[in-house]
Amino acid sequence: MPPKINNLGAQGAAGADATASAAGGAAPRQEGAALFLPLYQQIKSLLTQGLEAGEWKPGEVIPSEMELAVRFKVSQGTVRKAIDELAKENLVVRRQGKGTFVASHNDEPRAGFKFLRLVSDDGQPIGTQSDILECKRVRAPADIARQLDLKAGESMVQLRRLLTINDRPGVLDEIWLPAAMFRGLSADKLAGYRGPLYGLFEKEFGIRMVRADERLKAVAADAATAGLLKVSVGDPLLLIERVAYTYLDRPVEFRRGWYVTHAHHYHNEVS
Amino acid sequence: MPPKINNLGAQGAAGADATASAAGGAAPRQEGAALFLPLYQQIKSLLTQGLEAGEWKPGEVIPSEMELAVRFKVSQGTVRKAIDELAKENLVVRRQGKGTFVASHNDEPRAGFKFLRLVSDDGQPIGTQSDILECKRVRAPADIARQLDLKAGESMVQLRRLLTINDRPGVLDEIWLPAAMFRGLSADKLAGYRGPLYGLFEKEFGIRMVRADERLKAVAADAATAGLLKVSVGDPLLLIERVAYTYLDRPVEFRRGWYVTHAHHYHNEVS
DNA sequence: TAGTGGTCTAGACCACCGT
DNA sequence: CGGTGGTCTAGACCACTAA
Repeated sequence: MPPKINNLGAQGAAGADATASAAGGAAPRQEGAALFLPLYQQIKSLLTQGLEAGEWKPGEVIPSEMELAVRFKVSQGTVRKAIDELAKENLVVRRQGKGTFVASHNDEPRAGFKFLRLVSDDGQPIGTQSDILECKRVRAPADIARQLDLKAGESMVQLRRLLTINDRPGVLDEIWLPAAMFRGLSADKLAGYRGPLYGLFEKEFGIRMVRADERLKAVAADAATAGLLKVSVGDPLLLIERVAYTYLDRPVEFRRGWYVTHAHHYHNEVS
Repeated sequence: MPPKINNLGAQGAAGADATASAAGGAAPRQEGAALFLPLYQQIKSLLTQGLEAGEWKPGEVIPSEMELAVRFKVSQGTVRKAIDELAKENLVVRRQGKGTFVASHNDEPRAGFKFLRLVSDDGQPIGTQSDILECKRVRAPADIARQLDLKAGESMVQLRRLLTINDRPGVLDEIWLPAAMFRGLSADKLAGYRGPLYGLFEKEFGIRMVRADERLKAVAADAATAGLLKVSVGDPLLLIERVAYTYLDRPVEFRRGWYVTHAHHYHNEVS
């Protein structure tokens, strides 16, 4: 009898033997190195790979907990714990009585701009409008390439965009994307598109932004920026640099934005 | 036979009958209004009340999952789920083999300043030093009173503090606290205290900060602030207003801080 | 060795959703 | 009505910690 291996195979489907420990108590941890992962973490990882591979697309249902339990040969509770974590990370949305759906930047009727933490000082909702100023191919600057795991000089698409908030200039964004992943991205495609860019990236390029790291500073407006944002040169602006990640923690976008914070602020909850 | 009530009593101890549904499947939801809460949410709420009442103090162990299960007359799994949530909210810290402990701003050896999201641009750790400039009694301004659920004019303690980061002025803070909750807070007590203020609040006043809301803006330095922070008048500063909460979402501190972001930035992860 | 949290299972009933 | 996620239980074994 071959030794029982706890770790699941890369495929959850038939074919390969994906049997997992099973039988009563918890799975025994593997002897040697730190090859061990709890079963539910392995399931979570397999599901994430499925999302990344496009097995289920944003807005679609994934199989029910029971189906997945059968496929992966574990109990429903274990699948449940895996999905719980995916739901907490906003990769997936649960809807009682209907199923579990792949999260999307498009589905929620209003919403959109889920990564935009800008709030009106008086608490009123903000109305946004996005205008693309420029869309061109460039070679990756060294610092940006490094943060996106690219080689300096690789081909990228650079956008410049003005966000208008409640009919006044609010944010000037410079956005870098790897050209290889965004073939066909052009000013035409961007023009006349409504809603958040991340919704377009999802629909047109199959790339879903899942998470982002942001670095905030206060800076003085230079002449060019001041002109576009209709503020005075030297006025304080909130500078936000963002690296956005898809599934599997792959960085795919660098963004540098200048925010006017006269009547708005960046909101954050810390704990 | 009296109707079985699902909701737990306010006391988990003996005396009052704290029996919960039990018996096989899930608890039946209550008829009438929206009086229903899942059992584990009720347990979570009872535990939070215990924390707030000081039944277990920061750094101490809380009873084991089995003990709590017996006390509340539910299964260990239900207690577990309640504690899971408390752990995710950093109210409590689990340590395998030892027990579950009340989170504290003091315990972790180094750490401290857990709410300070300031990071050096080059990624190096920052060394901080806190100097109290002023400590006086004031009447609550209307806007601050409103955010702390106080009446305007109530007695408060106001601190002014300079945070030095890597031997250069980094942050100027103005802090307001309800005098009623911080009796005896004086410049003397603050002088010579090392470590984060929230550690002192915890130790001296039994008030643990659990969560905070922050609002960020970019502003220009005025003369007084510029002088203390050793920057030029008009230089851009990151302004952060914070409302900090204890257990049960009770707001207890208002803070307004001006941050120098020449060599540092505010870091945030958004998802 | 005993006690604690960590993982896993199996099976139950519930509330919600669509047909 | 059947299917889906949501809650709850009971009991098992595991890994870690301290006496």
